[in-house]
Amino acid sequence: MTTKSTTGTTAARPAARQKQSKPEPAPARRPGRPAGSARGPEQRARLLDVALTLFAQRGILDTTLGEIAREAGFTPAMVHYYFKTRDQLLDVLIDERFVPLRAELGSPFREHPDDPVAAIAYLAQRLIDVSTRHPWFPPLWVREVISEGGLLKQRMHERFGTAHQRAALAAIRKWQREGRLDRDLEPSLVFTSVLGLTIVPLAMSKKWRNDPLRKSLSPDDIARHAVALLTHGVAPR
Amino acid sequence: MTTKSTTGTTAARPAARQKQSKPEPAPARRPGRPAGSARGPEQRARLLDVALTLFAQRGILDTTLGEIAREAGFTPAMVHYYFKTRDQLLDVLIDERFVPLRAELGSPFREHPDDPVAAIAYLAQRLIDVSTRHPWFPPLWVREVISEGGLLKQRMHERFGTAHQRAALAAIRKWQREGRLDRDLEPSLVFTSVLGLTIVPLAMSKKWRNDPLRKSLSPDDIARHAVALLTHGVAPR
Amino acid sequence: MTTKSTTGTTAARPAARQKQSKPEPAPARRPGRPAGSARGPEQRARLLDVALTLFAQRGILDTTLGEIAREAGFTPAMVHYYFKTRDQLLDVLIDERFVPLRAELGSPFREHPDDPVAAIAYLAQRLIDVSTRHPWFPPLWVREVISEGGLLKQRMHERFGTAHQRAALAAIRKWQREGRLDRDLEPSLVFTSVLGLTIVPLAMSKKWRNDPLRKSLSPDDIARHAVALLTHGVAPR
Amino acid sequence: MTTKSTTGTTAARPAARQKQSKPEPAPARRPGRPAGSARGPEQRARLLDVALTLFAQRGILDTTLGEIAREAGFTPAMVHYYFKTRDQLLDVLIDERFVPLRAELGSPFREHPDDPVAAIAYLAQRLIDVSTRHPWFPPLWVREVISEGGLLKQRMHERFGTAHQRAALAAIRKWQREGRLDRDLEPSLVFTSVLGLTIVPLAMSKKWRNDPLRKSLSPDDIARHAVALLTHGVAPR
DNA sequence: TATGAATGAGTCTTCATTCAT
DNA sequence: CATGAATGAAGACTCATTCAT
Repeated sequence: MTTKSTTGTTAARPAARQKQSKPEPAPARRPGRPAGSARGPEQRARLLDVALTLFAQRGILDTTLGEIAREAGFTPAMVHYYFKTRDQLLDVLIDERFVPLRAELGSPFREHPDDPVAAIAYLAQRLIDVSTRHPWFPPLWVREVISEGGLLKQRMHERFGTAHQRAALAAIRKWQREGRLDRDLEPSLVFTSVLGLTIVPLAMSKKWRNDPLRKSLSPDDIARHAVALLTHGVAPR
Repeated sequence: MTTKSTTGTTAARPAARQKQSKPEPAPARRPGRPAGSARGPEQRARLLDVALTLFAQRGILDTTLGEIAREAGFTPAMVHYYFKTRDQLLDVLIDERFVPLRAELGSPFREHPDDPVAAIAYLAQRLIDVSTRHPWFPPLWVREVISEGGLLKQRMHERFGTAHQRAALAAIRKWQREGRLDRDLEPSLVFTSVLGLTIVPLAMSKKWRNDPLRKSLSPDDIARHAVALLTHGVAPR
Repeated sequence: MTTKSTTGTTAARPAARQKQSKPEPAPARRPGRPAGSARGPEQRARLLDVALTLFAQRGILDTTLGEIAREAGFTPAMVHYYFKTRDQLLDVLIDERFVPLRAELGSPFREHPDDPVAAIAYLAQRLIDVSTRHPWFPPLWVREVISEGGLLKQRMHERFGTAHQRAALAAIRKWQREGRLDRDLEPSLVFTSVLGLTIVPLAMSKKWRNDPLRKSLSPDDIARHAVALLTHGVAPR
Repeated sequence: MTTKSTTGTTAARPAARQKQSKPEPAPARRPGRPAGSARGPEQRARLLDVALTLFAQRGILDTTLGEIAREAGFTPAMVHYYFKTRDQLLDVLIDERFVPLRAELGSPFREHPDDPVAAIAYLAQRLIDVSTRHPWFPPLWVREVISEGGLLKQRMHERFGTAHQRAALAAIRKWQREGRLDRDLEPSLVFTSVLGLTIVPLAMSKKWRNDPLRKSLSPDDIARHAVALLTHGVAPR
């Protein structure tokens, strides 16, 4: 019953597994010499940038090396030339793009030891700032870190231990004991909550560009909303 | 080599695109007559369940029909017998699993017209309750609704219009005007925030089972934390 | 060069191998009791008719048992019930449809021993008459007898030996010697020629229904043209 | 059984739908480096040749890419390397093989404006000449142009309009009015008749090689017969 | 550096056929 | 009689990877 009723519209929707025909055909930069006449390392960097963007857009598993190559104006074979295998491309991406981004985030909890509410609000703001500079960050985080089986989660743990996390947890617990943070909060969920209030709307904001109700939302709006909610919840002051 | 080789660890990790060799080998129900002698509709339902679980675990695009079949103890051809194509399987899944789940969520904003804070807290609670009954919901939402290019977002819109959303938005704006909700909140982000505070930690909780810092988190803990944060933020009361 | 220019229009044309989406969905006679309440032998006859029609339309190899079943209002399993295998269906088809048709053609050469021109003209006329009664004949002959690898040719030979052919050949040679037939004719090509002048246009006439230049051609027109050509060629009398 | 079983002979004949086990096993050029060290364009041309031959032998729909590959000494994936899809292979085939052949045929009616009988005889002769140079032409024409649902007919029309046909028709009508062609002829059937008298026997001639009655027929015999029949019919002069 | 050529493995899908009911 | 369920074998197509030049 419910089953067959859907058949009619099936053809119109993007296929479930067959890649939906590349959203932007792009000016078809043909292989050969990429735009800039720069060579060597610049080429490599360009490939990393394109890979990161596509990974964020389509997911790591769902992006082929061929798509990366085409989008960057290379032959697929060149991708292998620079990054022996698909896996190594991912390794390099983490080392050269994720690690630096992580550094940009700093350690708000350590920087604002006396004002936990400010520290948390600041973390939210920084996440949004960093995401503005690196638009691939929110979608990639949602897909490859939050999602079960995400390919980044495991690798991230290998790079960064749990030391940082433990320190943050200890700080939050201490603040709670001192009565400077709500005691109903679950310390281990605070960081996740800040991410949920910032990265999630940012990850959706590209889709929202076609949504009349939300097309005008700016990163600042998201920041203001998150900070308001984090500092005093939804109730009026 | 130039690629800043991290070869050492590469081999040990699951390949980037080649499906990681099935996380749980499962008791390898071999094809033939599935355990129960049940036939017809039960088989179909079983396939739907397995598909939903795998889609949640690995993503829709990254789950092959063969994996679904194997996990359910069928031949791949049987999946086609019950659901002509991959796309139709997804259609059926939406009709028979997503739509009912959606109904379970109800309309908290309409049910608590006089107490917006309670309405929002209640929504959080319900999301967690529903997710407990349907563990596939959080990961699937994160991957296929939040993520760019997620396959559910579009299909959901086709089923449920924007009417519900518009009503919620109107209610929030009205409450703000009446001074019953904080005016710094962005109405269009309220729902997303509740999702970010509930679905995101729930989606990660499976991974957390191996995380000594968070393995003991229960859905109730997540609910309590989310409600606390939503009702009065991180500051102590 | 020439290659890529074709890409644009590809999607619009029927796929090269994937069956072009069944031309006439038909009122979808659902399985169960076929239209007439008749049973047993009638069912079998109906399947044969449908098979013959579809074989003529799409070719034998390119018609699936499922298509035959659907078109006849049966389940695919029923086709196997009546004709154990695909091959046997074909055997039966030859025995019960082709052999009788062959009988209808008679032996014009033997019937008009004294007037070779009339015999040949009569053969043409009969081919057209028989084809009108059995519209599946021309397309099936073209596809499965003329075409290299056609599935009927071999089987026909098994049923009907070469005796008939030899007799016709002998008659023609004799007539040539007697000066009653043109000596430039190749005896072994006479029968083929008559077929080429009748069966070929008949096989195309279905397609011609959409052709403004030829939509009005009737079997009589084809007969008149063939007889004229056979009796005195294209030159005016 | 009820099916008037002809089981006895069934097993010996090639299966009806399962491709008959390759007629000519061929020297089984095994994949690897094809004989000649030729590369690139030559390989492509070789694939086109093999495809054309097999399409002519077995029909377009009934030839798998795997068969083409094997016959040419390639892996199936290579066929996709040179011609993205099955459809494109066909497009290329038309552009690079059919269009040139068409050019070889010329426009006999325009070249012999004063002698219609000669024009028609000449057309027959040319069809036979061209077919001798391109043996794939007759069988392919029979299968894919004459036959209902043939894949070439439609594509041909897209390339060549109906202009040529209309001109030929006009010429024939004019000749009839001038009393230079028999008035009983159906103008729109003249071209078809010439094809029927040439292409049909040519398409069958490969089969005839095993036919004691016709094995000695040469293209010249076919041409002489067709010309005789076209110019003055079967009656003696 | 760069790339065209080549391929093995895998993915979706179709289909003739079988079988228990 | 009839059919739903089930499957093995095949076919088109994709993709990461390799390699000779």
